[in-house]
Amino acid sequence: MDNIDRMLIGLLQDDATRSYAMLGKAVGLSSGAAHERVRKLRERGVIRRTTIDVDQEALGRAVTAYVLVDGNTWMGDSGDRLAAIPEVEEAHVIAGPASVLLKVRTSGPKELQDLLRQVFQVDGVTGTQTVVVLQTLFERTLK
Amino acid sequence: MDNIDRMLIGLLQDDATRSYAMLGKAVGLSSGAAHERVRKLRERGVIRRTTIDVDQEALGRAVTAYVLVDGNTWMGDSGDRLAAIPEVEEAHVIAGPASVLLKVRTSGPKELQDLLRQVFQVDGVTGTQTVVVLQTLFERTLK
DNA sequence: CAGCATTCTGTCGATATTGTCCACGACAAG
DNA sequence: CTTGTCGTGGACAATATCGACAGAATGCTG
Repeated sequence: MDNIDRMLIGLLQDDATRSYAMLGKAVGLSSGAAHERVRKLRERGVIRRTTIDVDQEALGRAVTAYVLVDGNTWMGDSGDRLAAIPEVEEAHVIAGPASVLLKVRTSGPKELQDLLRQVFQVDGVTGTQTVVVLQTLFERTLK
Repeated sequence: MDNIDRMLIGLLQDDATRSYAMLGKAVGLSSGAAHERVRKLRERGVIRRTTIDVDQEALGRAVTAYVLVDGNTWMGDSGDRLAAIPEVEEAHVIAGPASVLLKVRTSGPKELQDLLRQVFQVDGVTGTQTVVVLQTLFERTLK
């Protein structure tokens, strides 16, 4: 995990369609060596996968919200139940004003309400507090 | 934006290294037609870019936190100032208990404190409330 | 510390796969 | 009929992928 690996990761985060020849030139290695390093980064799980960044609004996901979930029991094991709700993008166990924090995306307020109804059906949930996003300033990948 | 486009997006979200030949077979089109559809999805901005999903902990980003930022002025224009802080992954203007919500990742508690100090230097910021993530249940891309 | 084996990391070139482009046909709408 | 959209299939260039080999780093042993 040296500096060259970090450069490669940065370059691929910007644009994963870059050729190994370009990557190699950018970091001062041959195409083969760059390929080998990236292969190992994948193998080690540092690079989880190659994916695309999609404009959610273009897919009809107009409303983004964060939901603070209160529970009367340990909720670290409710991951599967929450993952079963397709609109939930992230779920974290938190230290603070609630037990779990969700990031959700729905097509509208009505669907957000439906989603909250589903959250309440998860065992142990006693309440929710929803923070609606008015405008996203940016969402990016860290270098 | 028909069903085939949505299938293509789903397939590429799972694994953007798939060949156009495979994509075409999966949706019942030729390789050329699949290529053309994906090209147009990029052109229209539905697909923003091709990128890699990186294990942040492997890069030394051990602490994830959400920061609620209070301000005494309209903060919709502070995006650039917040984007200048490299540890800030997302910034949203919200309706609710604060003005702005940040998602941040740092290597440790000390660096989180340094980050909060930087947030306070942004014009109009009057206070922050930080929610630390104890465990991430999942972070995924929506279909 | 020298000598030696082992492992890791790199270069280079061959080859198969893939992306990319173009000419053409089918089809629906005006 | 004309026009525009969307598909097919094939040709070509670019690229990924793999193997053989060389050098540096590492670690063990006497």
